[in-house]
Amino acid sequence: MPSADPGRPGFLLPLLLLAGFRTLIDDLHAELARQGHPELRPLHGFVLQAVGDSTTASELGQRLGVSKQAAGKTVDRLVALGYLERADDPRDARRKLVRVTDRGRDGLHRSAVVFDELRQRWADTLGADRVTALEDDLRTVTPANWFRLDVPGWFGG
Amino acid sequence: MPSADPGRPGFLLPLLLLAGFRTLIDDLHAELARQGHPELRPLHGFVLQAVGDSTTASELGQRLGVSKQAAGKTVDRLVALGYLERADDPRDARRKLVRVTDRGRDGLHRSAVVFDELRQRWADTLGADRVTALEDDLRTVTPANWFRLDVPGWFGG
DNA sequence: TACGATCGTCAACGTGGTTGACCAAACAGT
DNA sequence: ACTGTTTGGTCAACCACGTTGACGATCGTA
Repeated sequence: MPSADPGRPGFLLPLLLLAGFRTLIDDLHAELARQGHPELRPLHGFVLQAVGDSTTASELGQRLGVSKQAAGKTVDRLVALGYLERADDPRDARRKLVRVTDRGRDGLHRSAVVFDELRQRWADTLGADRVTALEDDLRTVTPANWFRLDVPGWFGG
Repeated sequence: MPSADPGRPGFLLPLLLLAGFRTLIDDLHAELARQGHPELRPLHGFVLQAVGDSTTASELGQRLGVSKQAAGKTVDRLVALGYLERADDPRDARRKLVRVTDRGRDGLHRSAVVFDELRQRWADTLGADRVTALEDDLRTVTPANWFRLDVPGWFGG
């Protein structure tokens, strides 16, 4: 029987986690916009990360946990924005390889730097040990290697 | 200068926060589906919470940080699902009051119970002190009274 | 009374997701 | 080598959620 502390209702936990996630992502994209990437949306960074060296739309869909059609559409938009490019696979005429462009790599690299800065800011505020403890605790209560990016459809859907 | 620990890259922090949020919400809705509320989406619980005693679509939109039109559409869907109902305001013919139905209150109550159970499960795993510390730390680094529910459009949009 | 602000709704659109259908290319079995 | 199955990409239709713009109807006030 969960003895619910009235001062610590359970519904606050997800709210705080979401708020933490959102402030980090908002701060990241505010900074990215300043550094020449104003069109990058939160989703895009995850997709770029998931492309890695080179993929196909189907493979990307599997990694992201969405259909190949959805992945293909997202690739289309990132191609239009100049962050991804398509190329033919010389060894399989069916496959269309998806690669990160120089602009994409620039955004990816800047994201990594800003994320490090933001984590450092948390460490300055809370103490480095609290941040690592927070990470360790979250790792404990969440499934490992978790990577499902269908957030819009998942939340609303 | 943020001295980035290679073992603790900054981008893990948002991923872990999102994973924590998502596992809580997924567990909640798996349980709610078992308890007779399979159509409830993650968004819906937040909306029901935001309605409170009685509101209007415009007011709801302000609380949720979305346009009145978006709020109105969401209310339409929750009315169709039987979680909300509309009524005329006897004192203002422009306003259409939005109220939570009995079914809505049932879902809300069950959600609160399940969230308490989930928080207790985290406390059993991590220790009660770590959970409260996690909450306190997140409260410190996030803006207070934060409540913006335009997640699908925000993330993808 | 007349004017401006507010509420709800309609319409059009963008983004992200889904399924189903389809063709072309690759693969595997006889 | 030919045939049958699987796979990759795309098109089409649809749904959920968000946006802005426009427009009547109603309320409050000058």
